[in-house]
Amino acid sequence: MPSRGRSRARGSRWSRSEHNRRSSDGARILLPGVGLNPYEAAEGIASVAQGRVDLRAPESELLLQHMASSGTPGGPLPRAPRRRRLVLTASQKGALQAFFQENPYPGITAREHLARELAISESRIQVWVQNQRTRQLRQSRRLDSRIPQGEGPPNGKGQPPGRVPKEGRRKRTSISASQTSILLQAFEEERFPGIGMRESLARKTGIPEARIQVWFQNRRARHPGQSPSGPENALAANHKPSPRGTVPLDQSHLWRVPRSSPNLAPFDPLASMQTQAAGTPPVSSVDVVPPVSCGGFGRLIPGASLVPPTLGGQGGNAAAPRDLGSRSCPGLTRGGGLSPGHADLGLPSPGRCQQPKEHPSKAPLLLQVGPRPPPADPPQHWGHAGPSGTDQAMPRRGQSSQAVMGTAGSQDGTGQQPAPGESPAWWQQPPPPAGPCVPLPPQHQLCTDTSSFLQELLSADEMEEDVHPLWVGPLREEEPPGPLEAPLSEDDYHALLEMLQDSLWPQA
DNA sequence: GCACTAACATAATCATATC
DNA sequence: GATATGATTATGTTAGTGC
Repeated sequence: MPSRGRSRARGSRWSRSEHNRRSSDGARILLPGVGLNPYEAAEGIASVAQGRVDLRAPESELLLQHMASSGTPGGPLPRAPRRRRLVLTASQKGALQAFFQENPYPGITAREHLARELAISESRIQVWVQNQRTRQLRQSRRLDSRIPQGEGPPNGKGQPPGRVPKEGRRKRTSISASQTSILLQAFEEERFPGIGMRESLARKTGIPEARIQVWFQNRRARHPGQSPSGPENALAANHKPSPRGTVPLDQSHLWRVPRSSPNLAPFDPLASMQTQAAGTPPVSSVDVVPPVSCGGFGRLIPGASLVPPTLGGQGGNAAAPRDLGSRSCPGLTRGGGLSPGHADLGLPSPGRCQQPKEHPSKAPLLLQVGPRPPPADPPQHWGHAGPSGTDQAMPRRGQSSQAVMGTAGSQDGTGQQPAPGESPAWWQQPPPPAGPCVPLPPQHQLCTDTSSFLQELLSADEMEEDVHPLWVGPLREEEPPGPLEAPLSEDDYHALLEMLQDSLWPQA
């Protein structure tokens, strides 16, 4: 039993009830008719404008209401909005499973490495790994309860219970006094900030959203209860400026701090995945595997689950199996493309892309669609990593991962690469025999080197004018975003959507 | 409706910067 | 060494997704 584990009685969490209460006790500043506080409204609108919001989502109605200034009465949100749930593709899950099997306690370097490769933000990797450990521990306890003389942990790595390997933590984030002041003000206003508020604070402070989340967690833990005397007094009472925090961070470089200690032997999670490529089960999906070596690539937008409308409905998963190793098979179909409101595709930031040759693993951006025969010889351990013996690695019926994956390039050009002569990793494996890929009109064939198809779209004059201002500047989760841009009006947004759709699917 | 699981919460603890 | 605080852990809950 892990030494740090503790058991809490179910329902003993006062904070949850507090959390639930706070939404209706007037503590939140609600815009008239819209259950969003100013942070959330502003962020939400910006998200809509940037295509980061799925307008099919219930919460989007609030935003649209606000954008339209309808004034329709709406109740407060029951609680702070969460980050949009990430929908992992089967291949991403497979890679994560392999990664986890290799090391259930990955350090920051390994997490960031995998984050780049899978185009998932590092914080999501961290959450996934945490959840995965929970699942495995839970299952191992179930097994132990059946088999009293149980054996070791199911991960097969023999992690001694209670001894957590420290593989290299994230470099401690230095938060300046001014940043702390902003956070404290926000904390006084809202102890449980939703994703919108956190991202807004990230913009204001230049601190990555995930760090802000941790800051709030620590703050709540160490400063329970509210100051009775209001934010200003509370600020004075609570805020003891950090002795080191006198120099504000250079926000433009904050996220570029070295990711790990240089003397840490980099764990290469990819090596653990070498066998995964062949074993990637066929799934129904279309992936963009944009291995663009681009500092600004992997522009991960939190919450962008990138679930497009399914062409032909649920049964229409005419299987677009793919694997992470695929770098070929051009094409794009509607079913595998964007859905309105899912426009984030990991746009390379203009002018920041590196030469592809600098990053051998970053092959050209490719889209693949169409079925592919399942691997002839899947690795033995494939698919058994599911902690509950479920289908972690195998797609469920009709499970269209439908994701648009971007492989982010190394931000600093130092991304670890497999040594020459290593056995081919999944990203190096030759493309499978050409499957029945769906041909696309030339303008939609996106297998150009460092270009994404959005880049192509955005090269159009009108797109340049209308869209470019919305996405210039990094917006990755771990990257402090710039100031909140002016939102689009609803009409403008819909016009933009139509433009995108027309560009992608003119025949529709 | 249910199972699964990402997101998020806490408490506890570790790690690190500063004095 | 003391202190403050960021990072990580186990554990439990909430809520979105898919069957």
